Amino acid sequence: MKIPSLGYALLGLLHGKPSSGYDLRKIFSSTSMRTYSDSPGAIYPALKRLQKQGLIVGKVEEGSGLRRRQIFRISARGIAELKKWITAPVTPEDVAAGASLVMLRFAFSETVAGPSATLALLRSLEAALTPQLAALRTEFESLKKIAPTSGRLAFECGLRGTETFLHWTQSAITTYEQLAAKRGGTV
Amino acid sequence: MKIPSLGYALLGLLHGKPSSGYDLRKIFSSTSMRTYSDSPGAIYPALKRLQKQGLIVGKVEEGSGLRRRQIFRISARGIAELKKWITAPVTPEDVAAGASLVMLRFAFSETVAGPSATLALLRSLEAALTPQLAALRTEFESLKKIAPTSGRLAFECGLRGTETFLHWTQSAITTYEQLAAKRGGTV
DNA sequence: TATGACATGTAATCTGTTACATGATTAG
DNA sequence: CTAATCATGTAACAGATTACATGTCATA
Repeated sequence: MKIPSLGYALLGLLHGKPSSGYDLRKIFSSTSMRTYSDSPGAIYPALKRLQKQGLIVGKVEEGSGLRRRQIFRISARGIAELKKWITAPVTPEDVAAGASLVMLRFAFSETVAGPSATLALLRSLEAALTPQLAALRTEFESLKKIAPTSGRLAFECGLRGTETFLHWTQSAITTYEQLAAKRGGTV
Repeated sequence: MKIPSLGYALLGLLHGKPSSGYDLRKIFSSTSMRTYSDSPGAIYPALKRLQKQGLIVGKVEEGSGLRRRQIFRISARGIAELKKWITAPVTPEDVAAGASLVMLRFAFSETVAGPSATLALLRSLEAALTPQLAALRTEFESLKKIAPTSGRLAFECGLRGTETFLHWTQSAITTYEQLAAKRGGTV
């Protein structure tokens, strides 16, 4: 069972709230999830695929007149698939591909898999990010001598972005550890 | 004439140095340009398309035995197309789509279009990035109250990344302004 | 002489983009 | 009544992924 990133985005949103295709399109076009296409040609076929895979269930609303409006909700299998995706360890490939997919997993992790799974995800991310950053620094050292100014600066941009990402990860870990301590303390 | 991002990456690399498909694949797989696929199923068809569009020219090497090895070099039209792409103003959509495409343009800008075009690109980037960051901050303020911890932190990650990107842009502008002053001073 | 790196390509499949099409409901 | 918005979809096309296929050259 292979699911493209749009599929996971839809599953995560439907886990939060059952919605129609139109609702989901509005979320993509109006919020910071603009990275995902809001075109009907992407979303409706994607929903159809997820339904065929048994990960979501659609039900046509009947109450409000003749207006056909189909509300989708996530199924038990869909939740299981989503949880599996979120709790998988973060690989070097994941971080090399950029932050966005990992952040999508993280954004859903607390409500789908709970705070302890979220903390595990963050620790896995830190473990993947640390050697990546070291490798980038090494590559930068050897590049510094030969590349033109713009090439060197472009690399530095990626380097700074990765540093920021790692710092964010560490501060998020601290946040979740404090939350865990508080929960532990009140038991 | 529409060219996908892989096409521009290939054009930029060929502008730097005439290369075979295999050479280009090695660059993608071994350097920090891993974001682009190194699969033959992507690169060879892309090269064929660029050649059909008259943007690159391929010539089969004859010197070294029977080993067929085709070297591609960029054509005058290809250089014009590349320059047009690099020097176009940075739109809000460009920055919303993420840093990678803009950075690809920047990485090639100095050798393809010269230092003054590079500085113009950076200023255009700063102009697009500044309102985008303000919009993200506004959205964050309204999100802070309602979202769960993980959703809030995920948004904050994007925010910090954009801040870092803007800071980098400003420091790069300074670098190029100093270069320009030095060149101007020695004339 | 067999293995692995060099070098190029094709075919099936999947997904997303673009553009179009349909019809219901609401506001002016 | 008509225009805009709500709501859903389809069809043609482009591009990437994956897997396969082919053959050369160097070296152990």
